[in-house]
Amino acid sequence: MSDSDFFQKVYEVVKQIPYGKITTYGAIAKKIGASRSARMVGYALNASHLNEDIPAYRVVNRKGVLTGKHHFQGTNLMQQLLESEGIKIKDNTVQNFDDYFWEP
DNA sequence: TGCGTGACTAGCC
DNA sequence: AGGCTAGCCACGC
Repeated sequence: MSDSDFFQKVYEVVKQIPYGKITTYGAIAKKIGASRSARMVGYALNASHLNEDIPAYRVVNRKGVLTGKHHFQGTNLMQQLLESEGIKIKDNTVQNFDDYFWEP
């Protein structure tokens, strides 16, 4: 809570996502009191690659699409990580998204 | 200093 | 039902 609490709050919420679960930018934004700033959540996650403890791959857009997979190393790293947790993905979209959704 | 852009979402046409 | 616009805020050029 000092220079950039927004980013810090985003990081804390993302860290709390349990194994095998995913959430959305909007849910995080709403949790930290910036429901209309979902873009900033994505922006924060973009910067989170500097923080090893941030499982940003568990965050997708509201449709369950891996919109940010291009920001990960490789081409399908994000998908691989999610699949390794038991989440089915097809065409960059999480199957049974509502079943895996986790609200902070 | 100012405009454009972006890991988004909800609402309007 | 589907496409477009507007709102948010930080950062780069």
